[in-house]
Amino acid sequence: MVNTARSKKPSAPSAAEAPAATPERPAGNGKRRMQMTDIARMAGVSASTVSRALSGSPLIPEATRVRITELARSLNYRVNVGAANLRKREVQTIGVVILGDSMQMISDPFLLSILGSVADTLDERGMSLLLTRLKDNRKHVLSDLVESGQVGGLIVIGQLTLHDYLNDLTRNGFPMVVWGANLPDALYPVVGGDNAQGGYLATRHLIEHGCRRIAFFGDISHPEAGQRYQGYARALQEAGIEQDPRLLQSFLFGDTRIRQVIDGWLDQQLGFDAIFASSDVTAISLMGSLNERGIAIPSQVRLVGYDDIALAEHVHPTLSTIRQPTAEAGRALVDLLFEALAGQPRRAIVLPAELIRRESSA
Amino acid sequence: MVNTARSKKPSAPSAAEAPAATPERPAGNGKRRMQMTDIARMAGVSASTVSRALSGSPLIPEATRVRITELARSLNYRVNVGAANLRKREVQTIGVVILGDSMQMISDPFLLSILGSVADTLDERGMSLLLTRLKDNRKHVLSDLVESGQVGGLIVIGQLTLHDYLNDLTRNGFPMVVWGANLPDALYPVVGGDNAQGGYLATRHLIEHGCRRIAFFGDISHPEAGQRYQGYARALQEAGIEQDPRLLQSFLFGDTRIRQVIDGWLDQQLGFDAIFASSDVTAISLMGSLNERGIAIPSQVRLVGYDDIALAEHVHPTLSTIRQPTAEAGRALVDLLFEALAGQPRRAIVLPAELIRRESSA
DNA sequence: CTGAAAGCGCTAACAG
DNA sequence: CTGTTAGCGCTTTCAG
Repeated sequence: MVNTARSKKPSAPSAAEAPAATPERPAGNGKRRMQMTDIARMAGVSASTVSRALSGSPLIPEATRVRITELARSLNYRVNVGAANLRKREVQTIGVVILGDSMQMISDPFLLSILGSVADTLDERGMSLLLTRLKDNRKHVLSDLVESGQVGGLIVIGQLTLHDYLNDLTRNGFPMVVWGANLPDALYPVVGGDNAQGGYLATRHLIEHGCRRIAFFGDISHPEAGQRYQGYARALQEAGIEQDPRLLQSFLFGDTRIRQVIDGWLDQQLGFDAIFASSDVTAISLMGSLNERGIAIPSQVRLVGYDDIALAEHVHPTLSTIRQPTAEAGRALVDLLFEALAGQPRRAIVLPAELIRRESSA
Repeated sequence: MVNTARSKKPSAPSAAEAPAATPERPAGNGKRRMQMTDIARMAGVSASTVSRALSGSPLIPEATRVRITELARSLNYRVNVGAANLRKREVQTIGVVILGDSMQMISDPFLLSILGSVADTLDERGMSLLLTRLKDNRKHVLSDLVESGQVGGLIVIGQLTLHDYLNDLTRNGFPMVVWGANLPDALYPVVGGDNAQGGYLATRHLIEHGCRRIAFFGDISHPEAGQRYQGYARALQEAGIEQDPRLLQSFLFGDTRIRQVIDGWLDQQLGFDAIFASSDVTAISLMGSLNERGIAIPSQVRLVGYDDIALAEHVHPTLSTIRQPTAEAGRALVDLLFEALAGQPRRAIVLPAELIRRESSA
């Protein structure tokens, strides 16, 4: 598709530019890409020596190593990682697969934080990141990426309905780690927040502020939200508050039916004095709907979100939420994947949930 | 680093699982990864035939092609793309580089939309996406990615201070396309929104609603914001409104000095009746600060953002903004990159800006 | 310490 | 239509 032997681009006749200095490439570059034998010839050594020098082999004396390294970088030469990998039978690339929840790629800034954190961690360890979005029914893409040798392992973000499939893959020694809920029967390495604890903290916090009728917004068929709901339920139970099934709302960010819920509140059909939303975007969306109908936060309805996205402290009122440590998340995911690749036994990491108290629940 | 010859993972002794069906991998897989010669032997043909069959060569009769294809997929075999690429001297991977503006990877959902759109487009064309975040001074990473043969070309998101460097690269035939402002002296192919038009539309819209003192929030040292500012200035000029330099504020999303500006408004030190913010996250952040001080939107201050992120229509009041067509953006970026790779002359694509009228400016 | 030689897994001439 | 052969650019024994 994309030819590696770079064709010299005919400069657009429109822009008459002074040819200026060419800092990144030696002048007179023509057809073929520089390769190791070229460096070898110019340095008067064999390709083996160049290879060893560039990879910092202790066999090569300091002086030669420096000389060759300098030469290489002055010519802007880099080892062809594809060829090197083929020979070494390894890959420097990890695949990150984002399960396409539904609409656009990622509607939630929180996922982006995780992605950024994974990207940084992989970068630190000298690995590359191949990003793939997984649509509904194309789950075979997961094994394709590994079987085709494109990546050495996979970081799967979001487990959704794939839980059983992920278990199957793991039984076959598939190199993978998952961000999501730590389900009791999971066989795959998994990293996730302490959703049950997060749900519990948020709900207890609301109860402590005198709330008795606390609505839960989240799709509990999604494992993470389900665990948050369990924490919610436990907090209610501990406080001796009976659950009202009408207070469980599965509508999420962007769902127009949120309006109907708010209308129900106004009609007194559905009384509630607090909302715990399973994501900050949903919470902010709810804030909009409540504001629109003149329902005051926190005086009439208290609100707690989840994730602590950057925007949470910039809306008004500032949004109380459960923080998930995204920087640690990336590190944990990469750590566990490397453990799996090294054949170490499966492990799960549950990251702590922290309640961030802000105005929306004060 | 990551060995391709997958080690059979010792099953964790903790979880005693029924061995269940192994859908993705044939039973008894052991040491070596399946390769083309294996398929060839099992099919009783040569590797060449397998290669041709799997790549859909017209030389191979339908029957054989089907037989080999079936066999391959029943064994869950995939062609090793690294080896194939080495032989074919091409790459199936495009690098996407996100310039790390400052703090976290991407604080802005808008960039994510672009990334998603690029990912989808590349996927449609059978290419992979290698994601890299570029920190401050490590610009050599750009050429490394290409010179090392990891990617066939680069999509650079955000140009920032790299404009001159990007021009230098382009002079040397570097395969690259940029998302950003279409600067007059740019030599690289570039895709971007019509920032001047967007700034103009937003400002004129505010003027039409009777606003005379319109503040601009954005860092005009950033080329895109700079062009939006020019559109803003033109609209003011056309309306015969004199610019007030105090109304140009470079504070962005998350900057605590935004508060000071609002305080200045309250003190009557700084009078303004509208704000045009160069991103929706900044606008939403401003909304929070204004609300906090009891300044009503839109009655006291009208507000228009930029980008039309998903949240914009879910805040209260709903946020007027300038929409940038992100789905087209991804397609345009990939198109232009492929053109550059094919040696076609440099082209720039400017995507239309559309005013979305919502409550914040009504 | 260094070079020659072999070969990673695949594809593309070139002959049949 | 198919097989044989060579070799993509690199690393690594194995001899010196």
